[in-house]
Amino acid sequence: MSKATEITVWESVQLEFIQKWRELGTAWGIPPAMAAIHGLLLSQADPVVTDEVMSILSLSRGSAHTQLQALVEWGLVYPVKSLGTRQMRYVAEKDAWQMMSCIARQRKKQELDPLLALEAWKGVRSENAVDLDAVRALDKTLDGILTQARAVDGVFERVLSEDERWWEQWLIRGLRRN
Amino acid sequence: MSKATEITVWESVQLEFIQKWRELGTAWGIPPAMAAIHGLLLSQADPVVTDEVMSILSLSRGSAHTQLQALVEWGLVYPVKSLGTRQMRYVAEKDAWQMMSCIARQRKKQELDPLLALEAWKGVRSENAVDLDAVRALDKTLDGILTQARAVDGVFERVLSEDERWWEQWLIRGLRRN
DNA sequence: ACATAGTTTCAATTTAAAATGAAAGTACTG
DNA sequence: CAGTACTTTCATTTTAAATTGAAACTATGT
Repeated sequence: MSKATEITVWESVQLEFIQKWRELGTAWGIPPAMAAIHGLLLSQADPVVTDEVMSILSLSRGSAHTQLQALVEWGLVYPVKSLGTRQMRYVAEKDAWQMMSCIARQRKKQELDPLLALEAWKGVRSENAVDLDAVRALDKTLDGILTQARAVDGVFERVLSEDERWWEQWLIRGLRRN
Repeated sequence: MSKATEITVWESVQLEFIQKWRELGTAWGIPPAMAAIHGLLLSQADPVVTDEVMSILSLSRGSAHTQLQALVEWGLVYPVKSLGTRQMRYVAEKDAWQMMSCIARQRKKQELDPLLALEAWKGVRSENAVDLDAVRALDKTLDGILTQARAVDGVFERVLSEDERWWEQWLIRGLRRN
């Protein structure tokens, strides 16, 4: 197999992967461009420059920039300052556990925290001393939800705060039992 | 406090809750109408009819119908056939643990299963005996991700399959430790 | 089997999210 | 302190998702 053929084979595998990753991203509620860039960087060993992202994925500069920023923000991608040029390069975190932590952290922030914020809303009523059957029933339902949310939050906090990966073993053990 | 005042107070609390729930839904990637209907049913003790949903939330019949179906599909809402009329009524599951299971199940289906499906894609290459450094590197990254995904999947399966709530206690214990 | 009350579907529209691209901003380089 | 090389921003456009509403459909009672 010639060098040129190798490149073609690899590129087709890579583009296929990026496509899969983009579709996956959609299912996860992640903007297509962001998922595609992440797919590109995940499948690429060495750092990549904005213009490469743009040309490989046919994205505008604005979109490439914004989504790269978001990926860095999430901690899924590291910006690397290359010496001699002020051009920024980007590499993806390849470690699966690390990746998952970033995503979990993000989701906690976006989904769990707003739910926990309902606590405050419920609190407003005890001040105003609203006392009706229907309101009490709603508050009871809400209590159940909040208790559960706090429990899940506790697990997230614990799992995400440890530098240790004690839970990695725990998860894998859980898997075996099935 | 007169009966009429009570109703007004309750209604304003309820509408406020529905609004909060709709916003929360948005953060969770749930269509606003679906979240609003769920909020209405969650805060309503007794079954509700499609036309009530429509008028209280100012939704079209089509939307109300489709989203109610989706909620039933998810298991978050039960359809109740009332005797004497063929009109369908709907009640929400109020138990927090039950609710969470439904949502978790849905997410597993939408997010985790597609990820696990990458296994098959990776398999294609061993058949075609593609052997390049770059491909091998990608497959290694992918292996890490898949291992992790399988572990998470195992936990989901286990938690969701038990009728027992052994993990309820476990979660709450986890919370206390923080 | 006709009328009525309710349900379901779906092409067309609306609304919200994401992408574009050009202009403005910033930092390095001689 | 230009001049260039790259980055950032943001008003506009595009695209995708959700909603509408009216027509088709189905079950039920007389």
